[in-house]
This record gives sequence, structure tokens and C-alpha cells, in this order.
Amino acid sequence: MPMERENGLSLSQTLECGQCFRWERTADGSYRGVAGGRRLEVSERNLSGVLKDAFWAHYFDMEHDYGAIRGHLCRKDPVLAEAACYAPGIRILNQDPWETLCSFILSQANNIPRIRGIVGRLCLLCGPEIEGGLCAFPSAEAVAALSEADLRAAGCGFRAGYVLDAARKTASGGVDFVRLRELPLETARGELTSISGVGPKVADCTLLYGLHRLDAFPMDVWMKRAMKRLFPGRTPGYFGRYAGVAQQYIFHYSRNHPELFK
DNA sequence: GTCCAGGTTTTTA
DNA sequence: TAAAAACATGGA
Repeated sequence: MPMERENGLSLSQTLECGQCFRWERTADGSYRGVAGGRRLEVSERNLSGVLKDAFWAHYFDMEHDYGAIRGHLCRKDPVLAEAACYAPGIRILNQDPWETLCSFILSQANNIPRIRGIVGRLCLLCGPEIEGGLCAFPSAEAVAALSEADLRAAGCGFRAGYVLDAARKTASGGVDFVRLRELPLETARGELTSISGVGPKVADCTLLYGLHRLDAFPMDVWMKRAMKRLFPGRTPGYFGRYAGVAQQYIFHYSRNHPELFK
């Protein structure tokens, strides 16, 4: 694992901690991916150059001081400090909200390799072509124009109807991400869960990974186990305004220490 | 072959 | 109201 860092950012920790599905590690340890309709190949070697580009600097969340956030979290709780020290180079990406919503709808009762496969096929099916024969993530409008059968053929399974409902509500403005950034967390959550197939967990993933609401705290099976074992009696509120960053440290740490939960 | 996967909805008691 | 079951699919 390359540990050289640009302003505290570790590519491997950030791109392989479960928040995104379109980055691939190459044989030489760099990462190839697509975001915001752009293709990028990035490594610890060319990272500082990449971060001079405003789009990628924002994507990798260079506006936030993660050293300060981590310090704030570590002072709250020693167990959290241990989780944070395991992967201090994690940052919460600024991903496209619609792509995030759609991807995490596909994540339910599914495993990560398969989620990546479905997302990739969806991009090939109706995403705009970009350089190198790659396809960007399709717009909500493009997905809304598909049929449920198209989505099943791409491997969505029973989630096909959910994706379609999300696409229609997003394309029509019924779900408005600009507004969701401003609303109180609970209200924003309520709007997202009005989409069929979106419950509290997918809503919180959308809020944290897509809308950069750093207080959102997705609670999946791993996090339920981790809370019970590592933070008994605590609720997400315990972690404060950067609870979402804490969640990511704890999630990644737990996934990589399954022996803790035997 | 059978088990399981960053859940959610529907059905059942 | 709470606990099961159903929901598709493919990689391990």
C-alpha cells in the first residue's frame, strides 16, 4: 500500500474504502476511473499535479482539513482514534449525487464486485461516451428513458424498479439535490426515503457520499456490528458534526478486522 | 450445488 | 407492532 500522501490524502484508502464503485487499481498501483464525465489515471506520483485541477481538487475534497477533523474525532474516543489511525488518509469524496443515489440503491443485498459490474454495464448501456471508449455515468434522464426490462438485463435484478423510480423522481425534479444540500438532515432523509427502494441506509449514503453531508451516518450490517462491539450504548450523535467521517473510519477498520466480530 | 452480499418492501402472525 | 419472507444475480 503506497502511503505517500498529498495533504493527508491516500488514494488507496480513499478509493477502496467502499464509498465509490468506478475506480480500478491497475497493475502498477495507480487508479483508473471516471467521475463527473472525466476520465483520470492517478497515482501517488502524479497526484500533486492532478490536484492542481479544480475539478479533481474538489472531488478529493481538498477544501477540508482532515488533520483537524481527525484530531477532533480522536479526542472524543480512544477506540475511534484507533480506527482513524488505521486509515488516516481516507477522505469523503465529492461524488455526483444522482450517481451516488443510483449506485447505493444497487448496493442493497449485493456484494461490491457485483455492484461494480452492474454500474459499469449501466454506463455502457446509456452513459455518454468519453475519451478512451469509456462511458460516464448516465444522467437520470437517460436512465428514466429505459424500461425495467432494460435494467434487469443489465443485472439490476429486483432493484430495477427502484432505480427507475429514483431516475424519474430525479429527472422530474421531485427529488432536488440542490435543495437537499440545504435542508435539515432529517428532512433531507425523509425526501430521499420517499423513493421506492430507498430506506435510511441508502438515504444516508447519498447524503454523505453524494451530498457531502458530513454528519450523515450510514448504518449497514457492518456498522451495526461495530457499534455494538466497539461503541456499546452509543448512537451516531455521539460522534458529532463529523459523524460521517467517523463512520467511514469505523466501517473501513471493521471490514478489515473481521476477527473482532467472531 | 449452496451461500451470501454496505437493504427494503411485503407478507404474516 | 414485530418478525419473517421475498426480492435477482453471480462470484466464492
